[in-house]
Amino acid sequence: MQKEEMMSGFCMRGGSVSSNNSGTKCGRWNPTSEQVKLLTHLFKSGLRTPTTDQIQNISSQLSFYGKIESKNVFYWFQNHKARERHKRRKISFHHKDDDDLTNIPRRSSRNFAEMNHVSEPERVMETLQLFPLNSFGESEAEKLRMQANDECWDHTTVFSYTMGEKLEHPPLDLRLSFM
Amino acid sequence: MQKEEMMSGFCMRGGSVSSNNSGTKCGRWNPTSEQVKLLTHLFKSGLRTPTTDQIQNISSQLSFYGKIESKNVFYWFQNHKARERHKRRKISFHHKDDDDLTNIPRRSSRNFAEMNHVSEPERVMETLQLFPLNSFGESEAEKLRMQANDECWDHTTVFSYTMGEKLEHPPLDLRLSFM
DNA sequence: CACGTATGAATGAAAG
DNA sequence: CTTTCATTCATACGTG
Repeated sequence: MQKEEMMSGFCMRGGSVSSNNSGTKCGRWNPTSEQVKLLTHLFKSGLRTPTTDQIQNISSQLSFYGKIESKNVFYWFQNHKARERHKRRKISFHHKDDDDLTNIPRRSSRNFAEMNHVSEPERVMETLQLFPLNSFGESEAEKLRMQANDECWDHTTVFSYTMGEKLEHPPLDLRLSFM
Repeated sequence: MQKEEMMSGFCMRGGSVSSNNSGTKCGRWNPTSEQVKLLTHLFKSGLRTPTTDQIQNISSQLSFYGKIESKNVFYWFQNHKARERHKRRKISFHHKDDDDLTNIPRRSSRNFAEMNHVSEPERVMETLQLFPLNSFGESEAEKLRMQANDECWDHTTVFSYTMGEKLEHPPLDLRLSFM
């Protein structure tokens, strides 16, 4: 009953939707499995906070598989990273009744936001962040190192990865167009 | 369909596991009536967005009545709050018919945050979300105020509530263990 | 047993 | 970055 007026809002912008193969109603971006696959792949390879350039590039590449905007990529990484970390911290996900007291002496919780305590062990990632997307056209000697990936491509193929083996779509490389 | 879950480790569908409320149900959490009762009670008393500590504490307490994880509590509150609000949201003022589809001003900078985000005019007076809950162990002078509850306990009994009157189970207080 | 509804789970989008 | 809001997907469950 209370479900009828839910659509009374706006949503549906443009209404030009429904055309995507994903059958996305519209409103918010609904990534296709290919898009997710690629994004996940990038994430797993270490990319966590893509730069504006990277975002645009990725977005462009992903647009091949469906409608997408830069902000979608931006948000995706933010969310993915945040949730990954959240889980890692076992804050509120998985784990049944914890008797385990991994709880660090955190204060009253919720506001550990601004504590830049951690000396960010992710310096490693920093290197990877520039990865890319803006300098492999010529130098393929970048020493990007995977951190803990079950899948490590050879560095020479990093951005030449075509996903052809995972996607049924035509090869689409992530190589930057150049700049 | 368009949404394949990749990371959900335990989905286990197809199982007509018929909800044995004591756990071992791999599908989704199915709260027992006692759990729901307590959760609802907490909600009615003003708790909207429990902190991590609260979530864990509540989860631990609820585990007495059946299998439960922290994330279940987390989701419960998220959903309950959202749906409560959604129901109450129909009383907002009318909106124009034109759904502005204009978006994506597309700026090439990282500040997607400042993209044109609808300046949503309707923000129903949200209930207090900063319900104390983190300092009643010693200070019972917290100024928690119920806003519109049909049931308001005295603040001194807030977390000493045992539910003995509503549940047939042994008293179980939610008093935070302390921190 | 089909179907509508209630609600757990997930995640895109944003706010802080 | 962390946390919250909104929307959607998936499913348990009641009903006719």
